[in-house]
Formats: sequence, C-alpha cells, structure tokens
Amino acid sequence: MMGTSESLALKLQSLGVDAVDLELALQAIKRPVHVVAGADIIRAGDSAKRLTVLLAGVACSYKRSKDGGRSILSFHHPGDFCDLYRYVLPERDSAVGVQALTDAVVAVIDYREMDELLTRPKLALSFWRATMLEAAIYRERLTKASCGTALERVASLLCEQLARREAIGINGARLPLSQIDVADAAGLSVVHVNRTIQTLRSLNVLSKANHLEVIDRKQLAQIAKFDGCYLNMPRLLSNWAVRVE
Amino acid sequence: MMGTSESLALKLQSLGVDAVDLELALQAIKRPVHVVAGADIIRAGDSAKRLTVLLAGVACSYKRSKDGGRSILSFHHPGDFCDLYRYVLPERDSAVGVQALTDAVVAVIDYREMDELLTRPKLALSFWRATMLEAAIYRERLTKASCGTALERVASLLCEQLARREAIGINGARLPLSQIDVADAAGLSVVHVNRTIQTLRSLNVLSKANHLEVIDRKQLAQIAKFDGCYLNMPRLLSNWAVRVE
DNA sequence: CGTGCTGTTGAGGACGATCAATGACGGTGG
DNA sequence: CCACCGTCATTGATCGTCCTCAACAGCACG
Repeated sequence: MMGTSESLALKLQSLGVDAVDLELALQAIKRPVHVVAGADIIRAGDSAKRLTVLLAGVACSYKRSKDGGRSILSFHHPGDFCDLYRYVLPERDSAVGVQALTDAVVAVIDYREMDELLTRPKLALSFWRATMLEAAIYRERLTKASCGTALERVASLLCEQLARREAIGINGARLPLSQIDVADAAGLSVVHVNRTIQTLRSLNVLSKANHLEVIDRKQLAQIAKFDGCYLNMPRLLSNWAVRVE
Repeated sequence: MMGTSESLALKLQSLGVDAVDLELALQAIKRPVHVVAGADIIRAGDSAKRLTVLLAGVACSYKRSKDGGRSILSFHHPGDFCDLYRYVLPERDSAVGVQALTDAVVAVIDYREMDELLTRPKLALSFWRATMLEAAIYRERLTKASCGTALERVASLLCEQLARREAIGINGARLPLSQIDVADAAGLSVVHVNRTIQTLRSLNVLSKANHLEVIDRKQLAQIAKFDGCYLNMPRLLSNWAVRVE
C-alpha cells in the first residue's frame, strides 16, 4: 500500500493538511484490501466502527429505489473517504451504500484512531473541509440536475470527474465508467445517455472508442458551463477555464 | 435578540452542543439586523470576515444563471448558518448568494470569535456535523431532482422545510414561500409548479388558500417518499413516518 | 456455443417547458 | 377615492426533451 497512498496524500494536502499531520493520518490507515468491480464496499444500513478510504479504483455512493433502480449520488476516486458521514452523524440507518465500479483497493481507519487524529485542531478543520467540498459538489450537481439539459448534465459530470482525478495526480483522459454508471449518476435513461455521448463524439469532444475518453476538455467544459472553482483545488485553476461572462 | 436566539439554541442542541458550549456560542452572536423580504443577505463574490446566522424569517442560497434565472440551492430557517462554507474553504469566488425570502433578522459571528469557539473540540465537531447535515440535504434533493416527478419534487421540498422548521420549534403548517420560490428550488417552471400545487390541493394535501399551507402531512410524506432520517433529528422520528418497504 | 452484459438504433408517448393572456391583490400617487 | 402599477397566481395551447419499450450487435465469459 506504499504506492497506493499517494493519491490520498495529495488529497489531504489539497485540504490543507501539513507534513506532520499527514504522516499521522497515513499511519492510521490500515488493512488494505482488494475489491472486485461491482462489489459493495459499504452496504447500506451497515454500521461499522471504522472509516473506509478508497486507495485505488473508482467507486460510487448510491441509493436503491424500491423498484430496484440505482441512483448514484457521487463518484469516489483514490484518496476519497467513503463514509465520513457515518462517523460524524449518529444517524444509524443511512440508506446510502458504496459500490466499486472498477477493481479497487480500500483501507480503513478505526474510529478510535480517528478520534485521536481529531484532537489535532488543524487536522479536524481539514476533515471539515473535506465535507464542505463534498457539499459543494452536491450543490453543483444539484443545479445541473435541476436546470440543465442532458448534454449539460453529462458534460458536467465528466468535467467534475476529470478535475477531481487531476487533483490527485491522475491525468488520464479516460474515465473507467460505463454508460450505465453515467446514466444512474446523471438521472437519465441509459438510452438517452448513449445518444448524448454520441452527440459529444460527433463534436469531437469524446473519442469514438467504445470506452469513455475525453479528447477536447476545453469544449467539454464549455458545453458543461463548468467552473472548477467550486472544487477548490488551486492546482487546477490553470487547466480549467473560469467562466467569466 | 433575546427571543430570536431560541431557534439557534435548538439547532445547536440538535447538533450535539452541550450547555457550556451553547452559552459560548450564543455570546459570540453579535449585531442583529433586520432585512426586508427580497434583499440580499450575502452577495455572491463578497468575502466578509464574519459568519452570518439567520435568527428569524426564511432565506435561500441561490445562484444566478447568466440568463438572469435564479436557481435556489437550499432554504434557510432560523438558526441556520448562511455562509459556513466561506469560513472553511479558502475559495474566494463562491458564486452563491443568500437572499431573504421574507422579512428576516440576521446576526454575525466574527471570524476571530469563531476561531476561539473552534478551539473547543466538541464544538468543532458540532459545526462539522452542521455541514454534514447540509450535505445530506443536498444529497436528498439531488436524488429527487434527478429521478422524481414534479409532484415528488415539490412534495419532497415541502416535507423537508416542514421537518426542519419543526426541529427548531416552528410547528406551523404554513410555509412563507411563493410559488416562484418553489419553482426555482425544485427546478421546475412556475407554471408547472402551479399545476402541481393544484394537484396537491385537489388531494387535500394543501389548503385551498392562496398561500402555501400543508393540511395532510402524512399523505404529503407518502407522495414525496419522504424519509426524514437523513435530517438526523431525533425529535422528529415520531412525526415523520420512516419508509419501510 | 450459448449466456449475460454493455452499447446501439428505432418508434411512440408522456411530462414538463414555453408563450401568451387574464385575474386577484396590495401599494402608491394622483 | 380611484386609477395605476407591480407582483403573484392561474389557465390554455403548443412544442420539445427525454422516457419507455423493443430489438439487435459486439464482446467476454464459462
């Protein structure tokens, strides 16, 4: 797990964690395990006494509707904490689960060690920041989901993932998501997502390959009306145009 | 402001603040002012060195789209902090503003005093909880906005507001929101919100009066598929049915 | 070689947006 | 006191986006 904690380190640094605290936090991470694509990392309703951190791969937080449908609330990338909410809120019965979308590696921090970490005020503030960032992401998704067209929603989703991955040192233009994942996250039908993606391909924004690969980020950001500011990642400001008008 | 801080006290208590910390927090609240309906409480892009707390009235966080449209991200009720995100995230240019929807009273906590408050670990955790709760609200709104029908969206919105107001001791069935506010928050056109509300009226869920008044909460919660758990308010569990199926 | 999953294509229909007009109400100034 | 105005609520009609259903192609898997 030596190599796999790099993303986590970058993530924590972007949250303002200093060198000493970073070392402490990394030492608290224990028991890395592999998870196969499609498996649940956290079952809804389960209430373990530890935090789960994604170290490699892509996962998603999701809810099941009673008709069996999956509604994806957010994607997780390496360095993300998957269940911070369970630590902070006494709420027993969160209906939210976390599922691996690719083969993944996760590790844990026991609540006891987390308690220790939080005695350090600056570290506590950083974790608060992580939650604030999550809220900002939801907020952004919410506006796009409420008012945006399908094209905007999908483009916005892709921008967000690319930007977040960039922030943790993953610069590839390819996103390991299926169209089904995108549909469940954007709140669109698979059929329509397919057509939307084809539109993006015909605009030379996405590659013609049968996987999800972004060719023209600038145009994608334009279509999405994407303003990366809300992600609060200083490293990104140069790459993602700030909408001015 | 003696009377107006009751909601804030209830809110903080529901976040787990103990008596001592509560007293400290309340003492940090300064300079209450009246705001008329429609006025901005916080302008987007403004970066003041103080937190703003809503003490009375209803407000909303909103974003303006470039065509002048208003997209409401969340409503604020007495006791809510309006701009916690600015304190926590260095992000300078949040495009989010806060507007009073009714005549309101707001007060402030200077950042310096907030820094003091946060040296108390339990209080810091409570503020983190507040943000986590906000995130949970966004998450819930997101699922409804993505997958729900207009009826579900509107009903869900109303349930959320009623439940949150109940948690701070406001039990009235009337919500001081215009149909325009509901439309901007639900991501629907005013016209369609109007028709949706008429449907709810014909179902005897809303009163026939020309303001927004909920008659049958149980049915409203059913229509909204509302599960108040995510609001994490112990006092409410008895009133809002937990969806089981 | 079948079986399952993802991606693709076509056709019809529903939900909600948009445009336009009218009514109801309160406030303001003549 | 009444005419005028602005805001909010309401109604009708049309149109577009996206959903649903259904079928099929490509590919990995056992």
